[in-house]
Amino acid sequence: MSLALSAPRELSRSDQKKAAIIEAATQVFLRDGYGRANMDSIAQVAGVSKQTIYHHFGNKSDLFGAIIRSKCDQLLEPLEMPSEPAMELDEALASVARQFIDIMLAPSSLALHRVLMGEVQRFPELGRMSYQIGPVRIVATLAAYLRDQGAAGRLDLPDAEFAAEQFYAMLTGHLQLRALLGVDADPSREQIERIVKHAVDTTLKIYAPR
Amino acid sequence: MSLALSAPRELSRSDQKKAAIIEAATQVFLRDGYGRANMDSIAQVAGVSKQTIYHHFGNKSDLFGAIIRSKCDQLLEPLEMPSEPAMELDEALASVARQFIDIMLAPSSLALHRVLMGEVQRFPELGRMSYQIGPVRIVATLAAYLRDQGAAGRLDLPDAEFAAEQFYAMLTGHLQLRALLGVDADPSREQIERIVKHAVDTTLKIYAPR
DNA sequence: GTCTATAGATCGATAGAC
DNA sequence: GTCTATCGATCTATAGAC
Repeated sequence: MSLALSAPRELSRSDQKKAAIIEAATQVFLRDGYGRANMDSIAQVAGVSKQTIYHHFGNKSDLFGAIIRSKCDQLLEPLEMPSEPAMELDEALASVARQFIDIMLAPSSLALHRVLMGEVQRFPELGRMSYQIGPVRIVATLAAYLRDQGAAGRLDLPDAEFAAEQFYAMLTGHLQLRALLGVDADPSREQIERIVKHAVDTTLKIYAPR
Repeated sequence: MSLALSAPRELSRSDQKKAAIIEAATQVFLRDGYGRANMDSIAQVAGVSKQTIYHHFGNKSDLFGAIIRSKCDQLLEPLEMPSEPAMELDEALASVARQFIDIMLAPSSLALHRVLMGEVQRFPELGRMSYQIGPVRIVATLAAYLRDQGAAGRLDLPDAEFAAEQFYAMLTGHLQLRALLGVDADPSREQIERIVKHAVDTTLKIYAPR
C-alpha cells in the first residue's frame, strides 16, 4: 500500500543519516575545533555509529572538508543587492552594509573563521575556498552595484573593485577582529550604525561626481 | 677562581633552561597550534626533559599562556610615532601605516592570531589580552597623534579615537583576513602602497579643516 | 549499510632515581 | 633540578557480526 508512495518524496535512510552526520559534524567541529572534535561525539550527536561515518566520509579530514564546504555554501545564500532604482544611493549602501555586518558577526560565521584559521596550514585549500565563497563574492556583488551607479553618473569611480574592497574593509575592520578574539562579540546597534554611517559617508564623499 | 665571577653576568642554569623552554614552546605552539603541539616535541626542541618543563610551568595550558604573554610583549616593542614636527602630515601617516602593516603581516604575528583565534573559547583571557596589547595600543598611539594634529589646527576631528580605529580598519581590512586564511600571504609593495595611499588620502580629505 | 568491540597510536602527566 | 621510564586516558580507524 505505502510502497510506491515513499519513493520520490523522501530521502533514503542512508541519505538521511548522511545529512544527520553533516549537521552533527558541523556543530561539533565549529564548537570544538578540528583537533578537539572527536568522531565519537559526532556519531553520538548524529545518532549513528562511528563506522557509518567512516563509510560515508572515509576519514576525519575528509569529513571536515565536507562540512566546511556545506557551511560556506549555506552562509552566503541570502546575499542580495538592492535592485530597485527607487532606493537612494546612501540608503542602498547602508542596507548592504548592515547585511555584510550581520553575516560576518553571525555566530556560525565567526566559528567557521576561527576553526579555519587554526587549520590553514593543514588544509590550505579550505582557507582559499572560504575566501572565494565569502569576501570575494561579497566584494564582487558590491563592485557590480557601484559600477552601475558609476555608469549612471551618480559616482565617479576609477576602480569599482578597489572601492568595494575598501568599503568592506571599513565595515569589517575592528568589529570582526574583536569578535574573533572574543572581545565585545556583541556590539550594540548604535556602534554598528555609527560604523555603517561612516563607511557610507566616506565612500560617497570620496567618489562624489565632480 | 671562577666562582664569584659567574654570579651577576649570567643566568643560572635553571633560568637558561626556562628561557630555552619558552623559545621552543613558542616555536612549536605557533607552528602546530595548541591542540597538535605536544610536550615531547617542545622538550626535544628545547633540549630538556619533559619533567623539567612540568617543573617550571605546571601544565600545558599554563605553558601556553606564558608563551602567548611573552610573544605579545615582544611583537609590539618597536612601535613609534613620528614626533619630529618636520614631517608632513601625509608622510607621517603613511609611515605609521606602513609600520602597522608590517607588524600585522609578520609571520609570527599571523601565527599568533591564528593560534589564538582557534583557542578563544578555551582561553578567553588570552584573546582579550592580545587585543589590548596589540590593536588597542596601536589605535591609542595613533589617536594621540591625531589629537595633537587636531589641536594644532591641521585636522578637524570630532572623535580622534574613532578616526584612528577607522584608519586602522582601512589598512588591516582585506590584507589581514587574506593572510590569515592563507590567501595571498605576501602582497606586493605596490598593493600595500596603494592601500596606504588610499587610507591616508581618505583620512585627510574627511577630516580636512574647514 | 549499520552495528559493537577493539586494535594501534599518541599524548599529558607522574613516579622515582640521581 | 633534571633525568629516564611508564601509566592512564583519549582518539582515529578497522574488524567482523548481522
